[in-house]
Amino acid sequence: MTSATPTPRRAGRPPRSVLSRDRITAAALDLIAAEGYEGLTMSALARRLRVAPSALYNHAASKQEVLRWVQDHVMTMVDFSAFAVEPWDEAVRQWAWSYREVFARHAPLVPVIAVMPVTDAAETLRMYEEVARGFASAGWLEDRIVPAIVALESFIYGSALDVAAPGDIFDSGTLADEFPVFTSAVRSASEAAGAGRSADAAFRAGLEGMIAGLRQQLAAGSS
Amino acid sequence: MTSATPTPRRAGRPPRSVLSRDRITAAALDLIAAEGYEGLTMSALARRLRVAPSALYNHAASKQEVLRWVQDHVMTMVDFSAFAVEPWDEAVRQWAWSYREVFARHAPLVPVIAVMPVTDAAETLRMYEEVARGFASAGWLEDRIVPAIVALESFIYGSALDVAAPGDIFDSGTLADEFPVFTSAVRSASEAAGAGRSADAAFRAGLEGMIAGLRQQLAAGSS
DNA sequence: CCACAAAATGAATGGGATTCATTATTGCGC
DNA sequence: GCGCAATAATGAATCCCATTCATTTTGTGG
Repeated sequence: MTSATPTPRRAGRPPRSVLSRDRITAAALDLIAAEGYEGLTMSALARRLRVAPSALYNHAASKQEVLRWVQDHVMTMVDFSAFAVEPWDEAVRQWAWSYREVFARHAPLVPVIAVMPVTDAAETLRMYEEVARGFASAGWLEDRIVPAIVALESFIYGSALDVAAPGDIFDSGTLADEFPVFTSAVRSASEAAGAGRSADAAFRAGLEGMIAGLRQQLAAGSS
Repeated sequence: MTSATPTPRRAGRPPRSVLSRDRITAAALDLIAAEGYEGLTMSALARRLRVAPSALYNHAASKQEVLRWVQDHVMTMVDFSAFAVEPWDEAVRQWAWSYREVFARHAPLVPVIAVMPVTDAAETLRMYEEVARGFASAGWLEDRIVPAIVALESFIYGSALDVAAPGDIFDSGTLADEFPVFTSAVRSASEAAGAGRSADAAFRAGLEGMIAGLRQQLAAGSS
């Protein structure tokens, strides 16, 4: 019978490789799900993989690189299937909501993405390809596609951070009297939002605005 | 005559207080200007203030709190004066460009802001008050003002991160062949952008779209 | 079959934020 | 004026984290 607590691995290259990009990425995602991003340390990751921390550096050059792998994997959770079947407006709408939802749960990745070159982030590229295809089919001029996508993404990333914010972020506290117009607007908005996340109202307003505004640009460009 | 290298301060409370929120904030901004955000450590900050690192903790509960002070100060660099004199569209346009420009130079603050309650961030509240006032004058319904501002801000924050990104972020490298539509769109956009920052084209597209789209909502709401 | 690359261990290293015991000074309540 | 708590410094220590290095072992291409 096999021992319940297996003898610790001796130093030296193991017969069959223990680590790989995929296994590290999967373990990182597990860890994030269990402990959040504060819990994602190289030590904790190594522990979960039953490996010494230094072993990770035979596969990843840095923690940043691990984060990039995680980011690319998280991108697969974004649903962009609507671009194949829905009209442009509706496809953008569904994609954007899904995109924001996913990164709201992975807010700490947002600053990582912003700086991350897309090179060898295959899943991320897969999404961009499909989205760009959807824009082209809808009649967008080629040189306007990327700016439009980047604009939408910027809004989505900012909104994902917003979801992570505490609900009472606009509570002006003791200074309320000095800022009556804003204070009143905040109260009014939170009453209107009711039970729903107030971040949703802002996202809806901005997204519908941007879709409408971009559609105008589409029409203007193709005339 | 006074010594060129003053004798180091002895332990114990000094005759006149050396530190204060304002002095710490100013030193942090100096440090950031000189060394960037990587250089902003509690040790470096203390060194610049000629003080032991632990002294900082008599004034700030944490580095996060120092960052919040910096954030509130940086907000004073955003120009929102247009709301007092320009029509709504133009005021939003000028404010948004200024806002993005400022936070592009302070990108590491963006994730801080997102989580930061506005309570006792007086400068930040001052800006919100004026912006909300501008929206109200333009005829916005009270409960739509905050969502609209949040939507614009989300876009601005995302765009500020985008400015910090490397120019060749969309270089798909060896995978280019697999993603022809996107690759071609990237090339086309970068040619169209020419010398200007390509982030500017995206920001312009998104901002003009959002202004146009929000204006529609304004009209619909007030009918 | 051998040399070298790859992949593990375990023991540093260095740098960060933060805490704590200690000390000196101020400003208050009497 | 005096004593005493609060304030605001020092310097040493703590803990955590990412990363590096010497060492060991195993797989593999020539």
